[in-house]
Amino acid sequence: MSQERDEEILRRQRLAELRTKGFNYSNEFKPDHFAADLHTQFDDFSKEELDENDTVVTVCGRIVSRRVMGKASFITVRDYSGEIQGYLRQNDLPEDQYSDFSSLWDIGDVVGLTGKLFKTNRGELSVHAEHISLLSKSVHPIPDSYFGLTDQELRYRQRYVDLIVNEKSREIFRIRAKIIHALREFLEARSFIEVETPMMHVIPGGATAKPFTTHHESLDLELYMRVAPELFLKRAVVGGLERVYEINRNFRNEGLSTRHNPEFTMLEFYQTYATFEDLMDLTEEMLLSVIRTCQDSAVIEYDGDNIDFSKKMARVSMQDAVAKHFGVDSVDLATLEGLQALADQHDFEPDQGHSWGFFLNEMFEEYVEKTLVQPTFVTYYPKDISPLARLNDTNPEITDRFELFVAGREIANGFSELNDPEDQASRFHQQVQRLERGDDEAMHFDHDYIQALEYGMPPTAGEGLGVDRLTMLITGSTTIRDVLLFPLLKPKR
RNA sequence: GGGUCGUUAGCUCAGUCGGUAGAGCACCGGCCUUUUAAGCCGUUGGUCCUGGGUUCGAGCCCCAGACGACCCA
Repeated sequence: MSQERDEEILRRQRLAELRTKGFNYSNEFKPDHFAADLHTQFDDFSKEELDENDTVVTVCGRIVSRRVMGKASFITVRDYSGEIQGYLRQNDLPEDQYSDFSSLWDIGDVVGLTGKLFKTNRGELSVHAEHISLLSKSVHPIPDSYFGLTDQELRYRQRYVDLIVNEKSREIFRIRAKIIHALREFLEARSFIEVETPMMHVIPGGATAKPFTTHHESLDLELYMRVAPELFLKRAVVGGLERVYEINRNFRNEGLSTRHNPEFTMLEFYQTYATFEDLMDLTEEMLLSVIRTCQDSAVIEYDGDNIDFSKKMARVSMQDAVAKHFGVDSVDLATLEGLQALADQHDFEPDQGHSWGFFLNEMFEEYVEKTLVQPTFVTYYPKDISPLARLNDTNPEITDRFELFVAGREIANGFSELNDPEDQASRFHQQVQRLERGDDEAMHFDHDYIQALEYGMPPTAGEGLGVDRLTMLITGSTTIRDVLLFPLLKPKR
């Protein structure tokens, strides 16, 4: 019999005995203070002041550690806000409560205690318990509080244990919530309204990505989990919701990596009478504002780099970025032949279609992307890889589009929207040709979307921003799994 | 998909040349009524990821697999 079983059996026996004494996972207990509030309110009081004050409080939380000294004990109780120490003294507790505590309660149990605030000889604010209650029992031992839980796999598979043990994990999810809240505040302040659009699509669209499929039983209908909300948000814009945004999940049927989870959270927003350049300005402001709500400095330390969000961010066309990287004249890269010559010099072979746009993009992704550590807007994406973006007025091979790169990673993607229904229809046709050639990431033809554009969409710019990747940056996480509460893992066999 | 590394007590980790499986913490018992990773004393606890193989003998060597981490595509 292993110790794990032994300890679990012991705890189950204790639970059984507690039940015979009337314990029933009561739902009646009400705390009147959070731990952190007690510290802010009373940490500055002296031992004597507290003794005179006679402040009685009730707190609840999980016992995370215990120091037993015979007929008196200290316990550390942790709630949502922080930790507070409880002092349990046999003489000061009602009949049996202390013996129940010392023989039937365990580290990990959820308890409530009422008592007077005081300071120990060492100056720690504590609750001198007059009454204690067991509220919920942990029949599993919780991992060592000093060393924590470092086993990555266990941390993700049993996130609840990770959260119980590791303050760093709890902090990441608090920051994540702050980021999302800050994004909403920023957009609401600029008259954007939040909407929700379908997660299940009859026609997948809005991004070049392989969708998940599912099935509606009673309609006997094949459905796709959305890869992006884009086409629905723009239908809303056509309808007159001139500034809309959605923060929600997208689903993409691709592999797992430190940067990819099959479901991930995107912010998408659309603003009429704005251009992609306006959105770059807005993005700079928005990111700075979000970061400032999470930390004082506008500089983020990430993976050994200091990334400054307070400066005007660089803007460079994709063609110029590639040219600059190789130290060649950008004009030489304006043709497929020019790109081919450069690629040949570096033994680079593209694996996608051999049009100028694909070729340029592949060279950019291969060589340049990872070098963009400081925030950089890469602009004027080729038409071929931008089927929903408006063509540039002077060069029909490129679009009025940008992506923002930080720490070598794509954070945001925005463009002036293609609102010409005839142009959009021809772009869809090109996508369908790719589908027919077996590219399962290509888009489908969406007739209803074309019809929506035919009603006239105001000139609009829109953007998508990866909330998980932004959270990774701000929390210094190098893997997306650290910023997702429950990342997808292969089931353990 | 390819490569590298990892998987040993509940947790964090050692484990020499292939020769009976180790530590700290936790747990259990004893002492202890203001402790701070409380302390002191004494115990207990193992599918060494799984399955094969080599060997008199495998945590260690070989093969296959699972899961994870990192790098690459």
